[in-house]
Amino acid sequence: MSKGGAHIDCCECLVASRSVWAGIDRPCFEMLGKGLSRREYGSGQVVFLQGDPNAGIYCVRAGMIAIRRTDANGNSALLKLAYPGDTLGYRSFFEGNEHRSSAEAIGPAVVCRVARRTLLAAIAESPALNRCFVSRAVSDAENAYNTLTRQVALSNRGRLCQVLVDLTARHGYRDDDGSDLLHLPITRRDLAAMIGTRHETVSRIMARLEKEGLAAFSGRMVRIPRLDALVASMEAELNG
Amino acid sequence: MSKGGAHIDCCECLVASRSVWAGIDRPCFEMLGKGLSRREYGSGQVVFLQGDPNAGIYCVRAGMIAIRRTDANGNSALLKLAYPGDTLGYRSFFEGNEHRSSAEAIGPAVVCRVARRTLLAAIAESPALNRCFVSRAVSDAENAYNTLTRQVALSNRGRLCQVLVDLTARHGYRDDDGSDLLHLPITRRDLAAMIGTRHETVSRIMARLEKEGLAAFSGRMVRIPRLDALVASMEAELNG
DNA sequence: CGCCAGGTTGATTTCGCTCAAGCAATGTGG
DNA sequence: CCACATTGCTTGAGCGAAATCAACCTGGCG
Repeated sequence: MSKGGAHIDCCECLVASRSVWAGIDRPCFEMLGKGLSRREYGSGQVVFLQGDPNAGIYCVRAGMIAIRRTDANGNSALLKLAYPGDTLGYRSFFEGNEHRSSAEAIGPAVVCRVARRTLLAAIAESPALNRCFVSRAVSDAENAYNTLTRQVALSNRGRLCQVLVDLTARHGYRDDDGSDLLHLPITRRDLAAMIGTRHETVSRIMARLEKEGLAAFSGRMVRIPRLDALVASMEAELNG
Repeated sequence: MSKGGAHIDCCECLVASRSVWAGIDRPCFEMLGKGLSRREYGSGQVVFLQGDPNAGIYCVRAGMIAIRRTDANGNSALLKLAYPGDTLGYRSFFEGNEHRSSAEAIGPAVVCRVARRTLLAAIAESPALNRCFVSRAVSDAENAYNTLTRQVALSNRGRLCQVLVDLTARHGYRDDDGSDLLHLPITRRDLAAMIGTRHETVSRIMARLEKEGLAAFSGRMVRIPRLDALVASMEAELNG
């Protein structure tokens, strides 16, 4: 748990190249480095909580972070999973209010934080940085609308298929026989929270998919014999 | 249907003050004015179609614009309603790809368009403009996530209540007896498309709300005796 | 006048939520 | 090392919500 001391250099951070910071210049990086602190998180540890005041923005360096939103009652939805290079907390930073969602490490993770003041100063000086945030915010909004659309258009079954396909894109690997293998990075409860249903329903849908031969589940391991078949079955839902 | 000729001045446009353009300086406005065209639309006319290449961004001057997304099959979801001052098409502008949704006038409307080249030039010169787009994109993403959360947490009934409350905030007015009156700006089919259900279900939910005394429907007119009761009934859903 | 889009209503079935029980793996305190 | 709690997962029964299919009404409009 090493609080960032004198010098952490974003230039040398591999993930920076695919983060919101990609494309900004060296002096700007120097500046950011001064307000930077880095922390390691254990599984389940909280990076920030919904309702906390914004203390800057966070950049995932390693591991996985779950972004959750909890409503008045305590029902929580898993809005998205953040991976190395992703930036967190920038929305409440720009809107100047408290965090609207919580961030929690799934497994060990490393996250850097750029202090609020530092970032404000850096933005004032670097138009490029501003442009970075525009595209970041735009693609985030795009993402949210995509999720929203499929939430509206698909049944629970279809949504689970979609999530499986997405997870395969990131976590899957090819088996010798040509099927895709996937180690689920999250519990079934969280899968349920992603598609807005109960974990029991997820279980049942999995059983159904298995019966249909579209996927086989064994603990956290998933075998998808033909990914295209899974996609097709999902799209079939749209066409009646 | 007057194509914008020599000079349309954004400075004199009342809606500009509450649009994404608020806070930019005069020279920048001048610049934008050169690439500006204005058009009037009749009810149902299309501003741009999903799949069209991006030709710039649009600013609603008068009327209402529906933003729809249509999936492979033709099922369309109504993502949001845009009002004067709202900016459209900026996402595909910044991501450099085709429009991901369609914009269609609901009733007569006037929309200005800033040509792609002009905007690119203006952005290069004005950091302030960049900042405007950051906050625009951020609040748009925020909005999408809010909608998403309530889509997950609420039943169809709850979602319809929420939409009614939202519409009342914008279109409602107080009756002498203290109840809120609302003229629905959209068809029941579109209401259904907003909450992700069928128009029959909307009809039935309305009947139910009427029976419960929470709202009275007569054609497009809605009378809500006690708005707080409607809100309460919606929130009750979250708590069990 | 007939057509059509928008709306309502009914009958039937499918889906998914709720409550509940049970199982396996893991951890924990005595 | 065992008894016990906890967590993650599965499965069943019952029920309510909503999708689907379909009939029918209404007002506007050619």
